[in-house]
Amino acid sequence: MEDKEGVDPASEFTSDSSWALAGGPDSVSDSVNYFFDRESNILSEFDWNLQPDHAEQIDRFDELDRADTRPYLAGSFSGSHSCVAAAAAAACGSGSGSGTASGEDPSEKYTGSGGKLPEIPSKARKKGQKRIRQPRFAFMTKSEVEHLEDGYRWRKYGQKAVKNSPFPRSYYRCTNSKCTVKKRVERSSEDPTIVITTYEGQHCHHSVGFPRGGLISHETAFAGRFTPSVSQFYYPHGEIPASIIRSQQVPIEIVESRTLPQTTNEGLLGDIVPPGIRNR
DNA sequence: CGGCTTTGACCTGCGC
DNA sequence: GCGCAGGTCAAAGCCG
Repeated sequence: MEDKEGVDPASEFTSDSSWALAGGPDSVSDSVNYFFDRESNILSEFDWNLQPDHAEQIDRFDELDRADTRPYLAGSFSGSHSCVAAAAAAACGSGSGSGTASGEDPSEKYTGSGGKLPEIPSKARKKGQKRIRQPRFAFMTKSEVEHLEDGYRWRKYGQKAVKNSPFPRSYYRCTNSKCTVKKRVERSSEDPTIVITTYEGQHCHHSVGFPRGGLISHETAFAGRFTPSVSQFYYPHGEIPASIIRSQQVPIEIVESRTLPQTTNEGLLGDIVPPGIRNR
């Protein structure tokens, strides 16, 4: 209840919420355009460079939407944290409001099963008011630990058992009082080594830096960076072929975590930074 | 003591 | 309308 008052500078992206599928089931190209035009913000937010010529491979977004599955795009994490897939979603919005929902497209169904409008406390929200989800951005990471370091501080506010999955889903919220970003973390029921992280919203502040690796800039806060050498396909939950997973040996530098506490990565894993980026 | 996690209850939307 | 499942709240407890 503490993050509701924040004014999100990115609220201009509000119009279409949820997954980057605003184009709707019948407009694959639109989805792609949407992805690269509007989502560039959230992508850049995480410093993910998607090349337009790879956009064609994102066609499956469309199917995923219809299948009510979360789209994932193969990413480029490697090392102990091998991001195997990721997805982009619409940009931020403390949108709330009703007007912005005009777009109300199929993607809206992702608001699906329950959940409250993030920025509008249930008590304050008018009854019957359509809830609009914040844009979400998900990726799958092959990791031993669930909570991956991304440069921001998170507070866990809930945990829920997920149907058909032995692993619970954890809910986190950015500790910055003005930031409404949330994220969900869960393990794939089909491959327990895969952690599915879903970001919702866009940070309105700079990262605080990796607690174990020194301060980092906002631009490098999120290590994930797509490179042309990495296959970029979307996969619904748990559908990532093992071959794809194994192939994610992209050149991501692993920063020694020797001096870092062992809590997060059990002392085994290093922080992942994009090539060329070191601790500063 | 403040910040965080845990956890049961509650709320909400969706499908049948 | 009802039941289910996801999402959130908030009190209680833990920890540094």
